[in-house]
Amino acid sequence: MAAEGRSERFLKRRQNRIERRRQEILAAAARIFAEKGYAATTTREVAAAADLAEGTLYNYFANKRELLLAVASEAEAPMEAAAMAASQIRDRAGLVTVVEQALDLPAPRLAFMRTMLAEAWVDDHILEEFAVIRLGRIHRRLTAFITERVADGTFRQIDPALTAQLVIGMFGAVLLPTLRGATPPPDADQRRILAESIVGLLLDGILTRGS
Amino acid sequence: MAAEGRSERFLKRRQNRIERRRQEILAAAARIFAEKGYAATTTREVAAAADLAEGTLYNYFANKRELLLAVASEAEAPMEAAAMAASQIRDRAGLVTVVEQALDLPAPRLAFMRTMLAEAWVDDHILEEFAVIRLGRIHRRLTAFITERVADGTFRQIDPALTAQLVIGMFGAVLLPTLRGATPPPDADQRRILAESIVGLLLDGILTRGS
Amino acid sequence: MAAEGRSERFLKRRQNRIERRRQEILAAAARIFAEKGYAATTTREVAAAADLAEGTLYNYFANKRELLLAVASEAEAPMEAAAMAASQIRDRAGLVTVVEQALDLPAPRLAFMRTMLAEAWVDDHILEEFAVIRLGRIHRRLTAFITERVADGTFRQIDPALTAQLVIGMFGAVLLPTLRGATPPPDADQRRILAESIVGLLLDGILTRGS
Amino acid sequence: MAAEGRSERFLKRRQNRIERRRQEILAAAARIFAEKGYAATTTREVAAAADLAEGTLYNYFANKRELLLAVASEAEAPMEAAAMAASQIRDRAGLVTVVEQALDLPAPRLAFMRTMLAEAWVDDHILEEFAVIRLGRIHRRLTAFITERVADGTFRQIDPALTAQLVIGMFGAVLLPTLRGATPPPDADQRRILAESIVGLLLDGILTRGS
DNA sequence: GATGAATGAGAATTCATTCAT
DNA sequence: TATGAATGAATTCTCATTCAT
Repeated sequence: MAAEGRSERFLKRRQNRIERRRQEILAAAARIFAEKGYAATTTREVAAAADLAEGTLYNYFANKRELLLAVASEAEAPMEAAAMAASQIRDRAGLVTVVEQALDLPAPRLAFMRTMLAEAWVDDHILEEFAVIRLGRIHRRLTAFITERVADGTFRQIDPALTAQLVIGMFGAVLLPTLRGATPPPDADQRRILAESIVGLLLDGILTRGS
Repeated sequence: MAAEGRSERFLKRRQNRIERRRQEILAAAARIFAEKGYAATTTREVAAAADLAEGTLYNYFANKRELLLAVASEAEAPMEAAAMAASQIRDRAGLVTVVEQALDLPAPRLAFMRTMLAEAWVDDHILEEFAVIRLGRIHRRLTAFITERVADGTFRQIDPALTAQLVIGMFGAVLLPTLRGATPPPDADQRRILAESIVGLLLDGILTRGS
Repeated sequence: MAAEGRSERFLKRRQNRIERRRQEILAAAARIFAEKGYAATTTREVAAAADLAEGTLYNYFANKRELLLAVASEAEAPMEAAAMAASQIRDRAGLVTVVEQALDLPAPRLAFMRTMLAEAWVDDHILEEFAVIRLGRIHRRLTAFITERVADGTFRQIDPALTAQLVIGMFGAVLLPTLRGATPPPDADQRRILAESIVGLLLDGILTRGS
Repeated sequence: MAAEGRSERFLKRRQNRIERRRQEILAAAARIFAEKGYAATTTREVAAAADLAEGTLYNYFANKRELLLAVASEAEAPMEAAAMAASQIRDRAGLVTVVEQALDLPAPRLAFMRTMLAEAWVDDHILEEFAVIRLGRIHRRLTAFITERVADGTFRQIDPALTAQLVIGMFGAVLLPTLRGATPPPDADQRRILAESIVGLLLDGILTRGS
């Protein structure tokens, strides 16, 4: 029984080591895929970045494509949590806070998301599996939220689905440069300013009141 | 001199023939690049699609990358013409018309744009040389337009550059699925509805007036 | 028309060159496959033996397996012509001559046959496609021949199919060492001696007459 | 001494265990080598078939090739025992019985023989070390037997060595399909029929007596 | 002895590019 | 100019073998 206990511990330790290794590989792969794109990345580069022999990759992933899929499935949609929280909001300040949070990209996931978006642009399966499903979830949340507000008279009579789509587009315009790696992620101050501008534009429009 | 005239004509005809061929190759390349991505496309496929021998490609383009750059440089941003026209607008109907035009994607150029965007996501040179320049032009136009309107009191005191960015994001949300090839381009009716919604949201916001 | 004539000639010449090349590759492949077996042979070796770059192989054969199949399909079964001729024979001398011919292995085809037999031993498709079909043809011929002779009283009441099988086995015992490359092909004298022994054994058995 | 006795017993038990394991591995290896050929078999497959970790194989065999050699050396030629018994025969019935026994392939050894033959076809060392030696032993026995019979007048004046070779060929024709795995081993009835046919053909030939 | 992750040389195959015709 | 066979470096993936546990 002591022996069993020991071998169990060994097994668990090994499992942990393997899982850690897997994550290292995924992180390395995401970084390089994000930089050069999936097709232009060689397994040799990934292995080197993960500090592994080439062959070792294949102990963890059946082939290059599986590696891509694993990377894609690790990418969490931004704004997701925020979209969840949205339905709780009533007042303007609460809305600003939620938008602000939605703009806080999880830094270590940037490469994963950049990879996923690049491939979704070209690979129907990844588009379906990840972009459509995840963005779809967010879109439905937003639409529901807007529909409620229209019902309770807070919002004008607008098309909720289209409005939700346009809102997502605004986020995109703000986040895309960061995802692309062109600009650093906005810091807390910038996020607040952006959030207030977005909320302002969204709620009030750009016309001078009374015009 | 007659002989010279003739050979000039011959030269010009040849030039035309060559130019036409070049365009055919570009169109074929754009189509395939758009479908599978640049890196995953083989010169053989491009040659086949352009109905050429592989070697012949190299009479028109020095190498595969030049072909990509040529494709990217032929990609016209949508909204470009529209942004140019923006400064002429005063009334709401005019704005709707301009937005409507901006949503009219030049169908034969779809593949060029899709390719350009895909590679700009991954290729710094293309990002700088093509995407940034084009979007930058649009962004500056929009910013200038908004600045004027703020100055003349039509628009509220908003940040013109950020607002321009958010507006571009709205267009993105609407046009991206089509660019990606996921949805067919909106027809005239859909464009009008979209334009009115966008303009409405943009000018009036979503809050019930007086709330 | 002169131009057409010329380009036709060019085309034909090119076709010839290609066909010749193909044959060279097949010969080289057969030689090496025969020596080391299909699975143990590398495409690099085949290319080197055919004096080609590795990639060039793939202009002629889609992959290594196609190369094997092509080699196998070039292998003619020995004894095939002889088996065809067998039905014409009546007298003993004629039979000896036919057996003699059947023992005359087409030297340049040795490597092809050795390859084919090795793979048929392990590869069901090749076994079916080549060994079973070809040997089957020979076996049926022999069976038919023996059946006739039994019918006309020349041969005893024996099982024609089994006898045909045993006859093929005798040929095998004589030819296999050569096919394997262990012994040089029998020369004309040896063939005659072998043929007479085989025919003698076959017709008369080994018992002293009257015993 | 008691302690020594005990450790001796332990040692012997361990030896037995190891030897048993070795045999299991050989059987598994033979099975897979026979199916797909040596070169196309991976050590991983062998390990899996023997229900072992890959690395454990190397505690029993220095490398893959040693495994093959061990498999080959375990291949018993059929007919071997029968050939030994041959010299005891005098009457026809005895001969039939011996031939019958020679046709009784040792089923669990089929894979070993199939592997050995396949590799002997391609591997000179295996051909020499195993096939030639085994078949040579049989061939010498048969030749000696025939020589005696010729000497005592039972058999006609025939070439004993060549006749022995042809007889081996007959066995080959009958046994090869089974070795290849194309047909199930002949059952007892079939063996008797085959044996009688072979002996009949061999002793009496196929000619009608007196023709 | 047993395990199986790690290794890296080497295999098949692809593909941008060249060049003789 | 047009062709497409030839090239060979580069790529993905496999697998015999080793070795720390």
